Amino acid sequence: MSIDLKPSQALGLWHAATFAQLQLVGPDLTMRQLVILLHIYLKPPPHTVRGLAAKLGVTKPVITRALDTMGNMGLVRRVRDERDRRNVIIKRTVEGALFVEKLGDIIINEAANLPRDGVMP
Amino acid sequence: MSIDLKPSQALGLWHAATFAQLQLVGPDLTMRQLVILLHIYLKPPPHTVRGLAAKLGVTKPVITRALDTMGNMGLVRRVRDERDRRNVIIKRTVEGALFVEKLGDIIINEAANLPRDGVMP
DNA sequence: GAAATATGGAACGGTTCCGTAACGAAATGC
DNA sequence: GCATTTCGTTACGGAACCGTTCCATATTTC
Repeated sequence: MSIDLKPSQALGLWHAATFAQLQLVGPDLTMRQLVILLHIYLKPPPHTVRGLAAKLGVTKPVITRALDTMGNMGLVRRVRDERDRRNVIIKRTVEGALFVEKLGDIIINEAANLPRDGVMP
Repeated sequence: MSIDLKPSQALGLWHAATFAQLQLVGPDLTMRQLVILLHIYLKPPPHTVRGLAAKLGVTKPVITRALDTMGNMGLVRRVRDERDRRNVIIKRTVEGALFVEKLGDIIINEAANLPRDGVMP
């Protein structure tokens, strides 16, 4: 266990960081896509379409389309698995790593600038 | 200042909590709509369409449509301002307060269950 | 080899969102 | 009183997402 958050702190952080991320990303990244992206960058590889769909509880086309979108943004990359050529391995990119790092910075910064716990006026 | 997060903690929290929220909400609530909802419930009233649009840096139709969607979900309520009948005051609802509280619980819970800081395997 | 199975992707119809532009209603200024 | 401004909403065309279904390719099984 690490972090103990008060309700107003948790929601304040969520509000501030989500808002800051929207300013950076624009409305072009769904919450689902964000979860998929974070999963790819935080969980140990290899990542396949089927695996991601199972882990995240969505259908395969959701993953395929998310990879299309984020691939066009340069955030991820598809590579055929040569061991089993039915599979597609999703690889990280330098641009994607920078992007995720930026998201982390936003969260950290908003957490640091959070007002002390207290009730809302 | 309150909370000091390490990068892997920040991103891990974001991933886990966003994922948990998706399970609860479904893909039917945009990040924008979530920010609007949190603003209404965290910032002091009164809230108007114009005010929200200015604060969040979006156009007025975005607010109108978000209020339609969240109004149908019972999360917010529109009330005409009788002092200036051009205005619409956005009011909170019991259902909305419960919903926001649930989001807060998710974040707090995920923060508490966060693994200690360290590099990913 | 032939049949059954697994994987990722494409196609379809429906829904929602976005931004721009226009609109009606209400208040303000002269 | 009448023009102007302000506020929220609606209309429109375009784009993206969703779930279901179907398909091509590749692998495994017999």
